[in-house]
Amino acid sequence: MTTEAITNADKTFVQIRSDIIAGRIESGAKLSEPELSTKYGVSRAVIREAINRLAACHIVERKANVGARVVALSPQGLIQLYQVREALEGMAARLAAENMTNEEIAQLQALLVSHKSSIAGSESYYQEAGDVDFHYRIIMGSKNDQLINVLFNGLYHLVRMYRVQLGMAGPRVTKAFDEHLHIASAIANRDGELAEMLMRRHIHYSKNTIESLLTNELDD
Amino acid sequence: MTTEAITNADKTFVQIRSDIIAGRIESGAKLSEPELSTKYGVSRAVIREAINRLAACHIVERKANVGARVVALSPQGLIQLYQVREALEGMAARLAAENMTNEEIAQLQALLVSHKSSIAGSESYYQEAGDVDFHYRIIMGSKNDQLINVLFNGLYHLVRMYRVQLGMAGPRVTKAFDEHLHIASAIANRDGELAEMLMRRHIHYSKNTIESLLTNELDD
DNA sequence: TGCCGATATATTGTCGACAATTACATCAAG
DNA sequence: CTTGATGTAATTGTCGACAATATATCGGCA
Repeated sequence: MTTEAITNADKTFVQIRSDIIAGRIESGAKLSEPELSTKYGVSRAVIREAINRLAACHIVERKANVGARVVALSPQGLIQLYQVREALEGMAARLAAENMTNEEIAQLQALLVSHKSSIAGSESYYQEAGDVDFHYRIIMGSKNDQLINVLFNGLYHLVRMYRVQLGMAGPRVTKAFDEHLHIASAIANRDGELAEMLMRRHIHYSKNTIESLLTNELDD
Repeated sequence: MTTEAITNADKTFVQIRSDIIAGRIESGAKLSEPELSTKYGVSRAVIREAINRLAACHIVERKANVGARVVALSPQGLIQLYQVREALEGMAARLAAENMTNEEIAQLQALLVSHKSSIAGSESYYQEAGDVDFHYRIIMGSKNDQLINVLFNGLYHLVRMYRVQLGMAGPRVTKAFDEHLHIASAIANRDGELAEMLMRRHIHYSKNTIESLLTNELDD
């Protein structure tokens, strides 16, 4: 998915997005165009273009004649994100069971085999790349362009931002892996209904885990 | 919802979007910045800003150093849109049953009463404004910001564009109205599960109607 | 005649400056 | 001391010009 940034605005967009997701630009902060212009060493037009794309991803919000602010993170906002993911990725799993080619399914299962060995070794690998890779392939396998656009150009970076900044790096490793296995199996059997249900539960469990993490955190 | 356009780029964005949806700028056409600049009587910077927002809505697609084109309409694309709507608005109906206030529910039912009389009189009213208004209230009633954003800033204008240009103005009037009644009733009973199922079927029926319309059209 | 490369043209990307609007600070009145 | 108005400063919106890239045209060569 290496969306290579051709133009200057592209690079700046990716850079600012990365800074926001990592928390180097904190949630709720104002994005001053002159300031960013000097900071990243590009013109204001480039900054504006980048901010526009960030707004398109719902990572920042713009108000006319006022400026752009990074979206405010709230536990409730993360819950809402996961609700939408549940509906959308559930559908993606069902469509993937119907539309993926046999070859793509074989590759999906091969991916899981490689994850299994990764888990046995250093567990850290699986968390980030592996998880998104699995979900990525299923979403692409749905062959529904609208769905793909909404999830990748919209929700996924927001999810990452929440997870990084609210500090929920990696629970549920082996359990999540088992769930991945079952989903892939349902897809291989072309059982869309089951695939959807399993995917919805998979994300629902993640949501519950996060919810309990958040409430525990509030108790501290 | 009347997002009044304050800045110049806002107005131009709304204007171009309207021209695209109505088909005055035809699907697949290239959006030349100098050309639009003279056509709408504004600077190129304003046009670029407008095009960026159109891209954010997925109404146009931009390629670096090449330009923007209006998305190509395909029957299959419309089907994909309705699939996503089914998942998303189904969820919205469930959340609305949980989260709408009693007052909002009363207003929703009042809206349907007024629609009933409108149908008896001139049927034309119901098609556009009435339908979107009903769905609009339910989506807002979900109280899920992510969902609201995706549907309104993303999918709804695309749906309108498809419906206008593929010429499916108004079938299913009275039947759709009955379905609306049942959905509202389920929401009033706080039965989220039923509301979701009814909404999904409601949109699914619309999709099927459109599908058969399209295939018949191909047979001509 | 058909294909390939070089030039020319047009379009997009980027820049700095100006205009319009908003936010802030200062000061006066209650 | 709080509140309101006013003027200044800073930020965003808009513009026209220049640079970089892609497309089209034309000529040369197999």
